[in-house]
Amino acid sequence: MVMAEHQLTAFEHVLLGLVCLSPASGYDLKRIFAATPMGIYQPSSGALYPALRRLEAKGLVRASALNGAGESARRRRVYEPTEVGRAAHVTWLRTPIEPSTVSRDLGLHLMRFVMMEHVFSRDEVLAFLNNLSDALAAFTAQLEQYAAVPQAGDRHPRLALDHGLAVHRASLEWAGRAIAALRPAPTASS
Amino acid sequence: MVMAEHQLTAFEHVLLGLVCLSPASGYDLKRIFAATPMGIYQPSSGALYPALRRLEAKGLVRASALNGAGESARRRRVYEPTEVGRAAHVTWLRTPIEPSTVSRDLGLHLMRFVMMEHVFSRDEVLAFLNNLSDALAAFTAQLEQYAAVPQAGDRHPRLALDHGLAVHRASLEWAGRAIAALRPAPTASS
DNA sequence: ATCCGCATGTAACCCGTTACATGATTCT
DNA sequence: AGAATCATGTAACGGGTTACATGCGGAT
Repeated sequence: MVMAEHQLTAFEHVLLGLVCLSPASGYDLKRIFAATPMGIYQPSSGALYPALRRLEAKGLVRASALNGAGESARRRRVYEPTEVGRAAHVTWLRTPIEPSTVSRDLGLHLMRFVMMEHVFSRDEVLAFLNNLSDALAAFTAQLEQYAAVPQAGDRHPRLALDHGLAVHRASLEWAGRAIAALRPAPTASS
Repeated sequence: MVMAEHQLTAFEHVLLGLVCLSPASGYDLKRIFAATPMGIYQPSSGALYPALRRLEAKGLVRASALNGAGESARRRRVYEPTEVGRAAHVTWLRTPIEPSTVSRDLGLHLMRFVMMEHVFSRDEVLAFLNNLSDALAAFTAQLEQYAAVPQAGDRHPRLALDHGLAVHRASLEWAGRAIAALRPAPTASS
């Protein structure tokens, strides 16, 4: 089993995830990137369409019927996930978070969090958040190692380190709040 | 004036900056990346050495005398900035921060902050931090726009938005503390 | 004498950016 | 009819990753 050497890029994983949320054409995806807070990254046509073709070539998505009923007869390729594609997406969602990459890939992990909403059970989502929380704690602990070493006279490196600590602590606190918000409220009794 | 279309990559700018801090060989730079909190990114040989050669070809750095006095006669190319290189570096340090890229390039801006310590006057550093603070404020305001729109039943997108807000607010607060720390302490009188 | 760490480099591959090209459809 | 928008694509280019290659110097 574990057939193919899929090895998708982060961008391809995100596209696959969006298509899993709801079938979409390349142009639809462009608008999604433009309209949501993901807009910090605006994929170019030269990145988007080849990526979709690659996903199609790998059998993870297929171009469905070009349009709904009497809809505009415009030429457009609406992609939807295949069974294999859905499975690959879920596997991606389940990928554990390595503490060493928590800083670099934080945005990506947040996207996974968004995409897993209606795919995972509440327990699985909580497990993901706990994993994220642990990874953030490990990362901040590592930064504190650097901070523990007494610095030379230079102040800016120390301030930059403080920035990293502040930001990742904020992330960590958010994870705690998110866990609390998703956990079922305790009943009044007991 | 404004001679060349330098257009360096972020990575090249960082390398140039490190060489401006202190002359170094490619291997030295590798160790610097490995030993400091920059270690989240570990440049490969295939990225590092060609990048240094490009900087050299553009006349921004030069390979200085291979070794100091009786040092080991190992073959190593120690780079130091040229006048043009130093000027390009300072110009880079002065580049204003666009609010639209403050999130994507935050790490890069922090590196600039570290590298400008002994290059800029205190006032110039404070101007940079104020620029950063303004950009962060603009970015958080934009995120609040998204947050103001009432969401559908989905909770994860809202939580992810909260994460972005929490992180950038932490950044913003850090900027305020950094400004306070670098500003001369007010005298007791008046 | 050999092995490990230093030190630099190269080649294949992949992918994203930029810029351009091409039609088809809707708006005015 | 002409313009703007929708919608997809392609070619050149640049640079990063992986993996491999190469040699020298010091340690055992």
